[in-house]
Amino acid sequence: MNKQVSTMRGAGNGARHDGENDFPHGHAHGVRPTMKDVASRAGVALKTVSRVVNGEPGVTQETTERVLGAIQNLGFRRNESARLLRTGRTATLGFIADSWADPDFAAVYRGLEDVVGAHGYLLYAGSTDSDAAREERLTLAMCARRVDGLIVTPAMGSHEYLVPEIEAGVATVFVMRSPATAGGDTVLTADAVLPDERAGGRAAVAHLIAQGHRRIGFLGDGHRSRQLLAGYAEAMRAAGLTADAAGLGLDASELDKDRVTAVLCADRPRTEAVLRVLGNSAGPGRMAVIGFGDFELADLVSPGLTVVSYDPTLIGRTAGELLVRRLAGDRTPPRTVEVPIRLLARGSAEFPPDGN
Amino acid sequence: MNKQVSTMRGAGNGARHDGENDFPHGHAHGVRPTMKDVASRAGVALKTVSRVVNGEPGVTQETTERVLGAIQNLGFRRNESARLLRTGRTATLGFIADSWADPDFAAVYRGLEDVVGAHGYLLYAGSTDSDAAREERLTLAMCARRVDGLIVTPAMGSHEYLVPEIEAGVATVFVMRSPATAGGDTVLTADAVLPDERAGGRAAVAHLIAQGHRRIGFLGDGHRSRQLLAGYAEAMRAAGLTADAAGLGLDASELDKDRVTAVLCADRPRTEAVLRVLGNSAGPGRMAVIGFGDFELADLVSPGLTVVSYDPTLIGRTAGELLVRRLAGDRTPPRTVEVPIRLLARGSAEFPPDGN
DNA sequence: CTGAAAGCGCTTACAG
DNA sequence: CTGAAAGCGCTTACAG
Repeated sequence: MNKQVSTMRGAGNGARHDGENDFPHGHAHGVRPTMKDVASRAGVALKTVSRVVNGEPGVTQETTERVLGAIQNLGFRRNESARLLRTGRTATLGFIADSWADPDFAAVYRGLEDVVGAHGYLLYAGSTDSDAAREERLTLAMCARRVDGLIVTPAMGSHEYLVPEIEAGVATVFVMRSPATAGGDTVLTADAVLPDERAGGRAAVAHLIAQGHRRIGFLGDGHRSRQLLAGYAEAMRAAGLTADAAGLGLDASELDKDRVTAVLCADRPRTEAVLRVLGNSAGPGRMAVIGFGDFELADLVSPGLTVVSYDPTLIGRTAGELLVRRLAGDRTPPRTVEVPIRLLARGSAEFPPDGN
Repeated sequence: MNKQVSTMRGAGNGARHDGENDFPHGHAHGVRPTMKDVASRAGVALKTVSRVVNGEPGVTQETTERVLGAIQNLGFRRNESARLLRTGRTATLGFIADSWADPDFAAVYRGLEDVVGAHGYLLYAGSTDSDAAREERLTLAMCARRVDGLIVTPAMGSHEYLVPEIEAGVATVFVMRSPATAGGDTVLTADAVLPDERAGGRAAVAHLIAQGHRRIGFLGDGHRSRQLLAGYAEAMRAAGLTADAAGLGLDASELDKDRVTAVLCADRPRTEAVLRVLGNSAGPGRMAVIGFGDFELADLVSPGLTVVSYDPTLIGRTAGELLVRRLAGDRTPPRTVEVPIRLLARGSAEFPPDGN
């Protein structure tokens, strides 16, 4: 092992001769050796260290070993942030979620992480609690760090603030909702990946009708869930039923006021609210429930229900793939991908309207 | 509005006279104006732009306005990554979670985000699926980006790889588990925030005993959940009961083989498995269940159970506060904080052993 | 095969 | 009040 045999050409303080502890600070707290330190330790130029670290060709075996020895010795680890500054990218993406209390967003994150991690990206993440101001603050903070791309769950409100960022080259994909549904006045030219709500509404209502239900309520925000509502209306119309008479925009607390025998809930909180009302013995009694969005332990829940299920992890994966492709140079027009839904019976049996 | 009246001293290409579109690239795709661009646009030195951007004193109103005008005009946004490189910190923290499928980690993240976001930190996040190799890869990737701090859920295995990073100054706090419980051979001197498992085990078993149970099973990994197990054993001993006879390390599938009337489950997957077995009519029938860790909709679940509940968001908040304090210079010895637990009845009524 | 210089986009001393 | 130079830790051209 004859490393350290050649003369050291100390870069800063002139030549040094103590072989073992050349780096002035050792492993002292809070101090990181740099390539410059490695270079002076190994008695080579900065560029040579860079070559070794990057596995570039054209370095003698002996020099390589000397450099590697110095790296080992000093505990050097390249500062990626510095490298990336010079490179012009950050290999970083930002994910803006609604709320971590909603397991769907954790699932989207999982899908994202799988895909983009394999391509060397690290993810910033943050939640907005559906607050437009928080969304803007968080997103712009990520842009200020110069993320290469953004995965945004649009909160209600305008997304105008994103336009300069997108124009500056931040690849952006919306997930879970379209920014239009989120009340955006802007027409944003960005990709989007969302569940096929309309098909979900259609399938759910068709299922209830096939079971014999005629008065079917809809619990949801008519604007935010307008695609689901459109599907609901389509299925009702197709069966010759009128939707308006059946408790459109019902509230969970007034379920018994209307004479509906079944209800479609536009989101998980509303589904849970209905289940709690129905579970209460003083409540309106039996009723068929279909909820948009599956949930944990749904199969153990009583009373039973049907869910319009979609795969949030797939949404994350798809968004990740779209983004990676954009960052690799894909300049095709923006696309909206709707991931398929399916109906799933959960918990105890369903309740047909006439107890048959 | 007489901005742009003074002579422009173009930094690079000599003086320019076109007031409106001085920046050569305009808002072209993928190009960001820099401070240098702003400076030449406003006809001032780089340093003056820096002063205005940072709100430093000692700049004339007129100069300030000219600079602000140029900033507005070019759509300039400071590159935080570049600023932070010079500053020596990144204002970034990294969170390593087990799995996003476990809602606890989303809750920890929420708590973290609340606290550290208020201090200007952005969070990198990633999950390991309890795989030691993935944990190491992810953590070191974050360290290579020079995160200021790390919040780590230790997977099983050694955490030796963290020692140089901690020594280099990366503030580190473990959450949910102690690295020791995760099988680490290393004695790591870092903070930790975890649920008080021991108290949880004690309270759970004392509760069951008070209800009349004598044969109480334990479902869990004796190593990973050793604190919970210790609490279990303590409570059994205190009541003069022997733990070993009661099905220690039971498997959910063989619940009926033992003559236990109650069971303590060390984690959510095991709790759910037991509920599924008990929900099955061919199963062992009624049995009191206590699960470590609360879950969504637990109150709607049947059969009923009791949970040892703790607040994962509080764990996140506490870890965040600890970290922020460390980063502000706190050099006191590492601390382990155990957050309190409590027993909660969930779902339908509990089953005392003799049906009384 | 190896290295000295310039530069990524900012800030930190230091001069005028 | 304002600016020219050096530097954060790397890489990119270019020379020997």
